[in-house]
Amino acid sequence: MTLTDYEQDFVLHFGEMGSRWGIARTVGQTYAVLFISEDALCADDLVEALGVSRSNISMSLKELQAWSLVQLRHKPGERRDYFTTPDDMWAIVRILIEERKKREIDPTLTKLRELQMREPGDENAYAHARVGELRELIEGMTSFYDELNQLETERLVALIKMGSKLRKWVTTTAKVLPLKTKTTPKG
Amino acid sequence: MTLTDYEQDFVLHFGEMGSRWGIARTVGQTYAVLFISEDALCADDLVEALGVSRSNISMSLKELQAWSLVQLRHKPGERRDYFTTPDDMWAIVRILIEERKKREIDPTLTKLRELQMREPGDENAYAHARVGELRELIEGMTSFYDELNQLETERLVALIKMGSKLRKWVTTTAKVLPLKTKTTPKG
DNA sequence: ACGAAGCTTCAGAAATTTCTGAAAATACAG
DNA sequence: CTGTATTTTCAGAAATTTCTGAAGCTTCGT
Repeated sequence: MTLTDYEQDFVLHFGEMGSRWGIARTVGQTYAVLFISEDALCADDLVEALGVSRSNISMSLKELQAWSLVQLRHKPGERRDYFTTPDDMWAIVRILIEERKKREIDPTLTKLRELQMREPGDENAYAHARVGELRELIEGMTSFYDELNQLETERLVALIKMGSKLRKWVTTTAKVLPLKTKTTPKG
Repeated sequence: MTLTDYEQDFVLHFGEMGSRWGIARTVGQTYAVLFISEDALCADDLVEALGVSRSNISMSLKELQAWSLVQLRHKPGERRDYFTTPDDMWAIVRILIEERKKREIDPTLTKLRELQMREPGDENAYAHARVGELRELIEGMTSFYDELNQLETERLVALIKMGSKLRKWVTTTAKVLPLKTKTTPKG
């Protein structure tokens, strides 16, 4: 398992981006290697390809499995575990978005709802209103996401490829605007 | 500048979520305080409210300004800088998405395109194909995002509120599917 | 039951990120 | 120009995250 220069380049990029994506470098690199690898690989292949410790690979694979981003395979007659990435890219996209939503949105939504339940005194009137606005916004966006997420991949791809048609449709369909412009004076 | 319990709760949550959102704790807290504060605040207000160092606040504000998430204000006769958050929530959402795209997507897209330009030897045939798939996917999604982003806020809100109408429209409109199912054997 | 192959765990080492305090820059009034 | 109010910078301290090596599992063949 030696990577070509081309592969190296790809893999190192994923490692560097890792921190921006909220994953550890090795996790990103591990995923990258599996992603561009035609065959399933075992842990030792990854150790060799990336030059990191066995335990690091073990933990990285565990994390990737928890995210459903890699799948465990078994080769007949082989004792070790082999790993691949799902080959359907759209499945990967769905997983990534779902996972980010779970970690980055849902806890906040829960907290906002909890705050909304409380009886705010006069002191908190403004804060309470702001929390309400934010909650509504996030709720709107997540239900839109849920809508899209219910589309089968075929139709989702069709929608995404649709380009300006969507804009035209919205423009003609959404004529009546239930528009509430809140003015919140500041400073 | 003492925060009420209600406000504290909100602010601390934003601080904790900070790490998941790829921002430092103080940056998250600083934003949160400004977000729920009716009036513009100065740096010292924030120091007092959060109990962190002045320099930390200075750096956090700088970062938030770089992201266009807070705005500088001046009070007449006052010498210090005062800060607020934009009160249009949708502006905030647009900024956040744009900024994340810039940091998390664009560099990867650039790298993928660069890799696509190279002449891959036989060794890299599979990797090259995978890179191509990924690039196409990301390009498709970013142009879809660009579409949505061109909508004025009114229409965007209308679209988001449209619920199942969108799904119906896609289902009827996108009958002819230019479907290419790639089978990539593994393992 | 024993040993070899392979996987996981975890304490602490290494690396990275965040935060502070002191010093330096900037802006302004008199 | 001098002194004061304010913001910025930055070296290193503190905190956090990531990674390693050693030890300990688990599984399987003999």
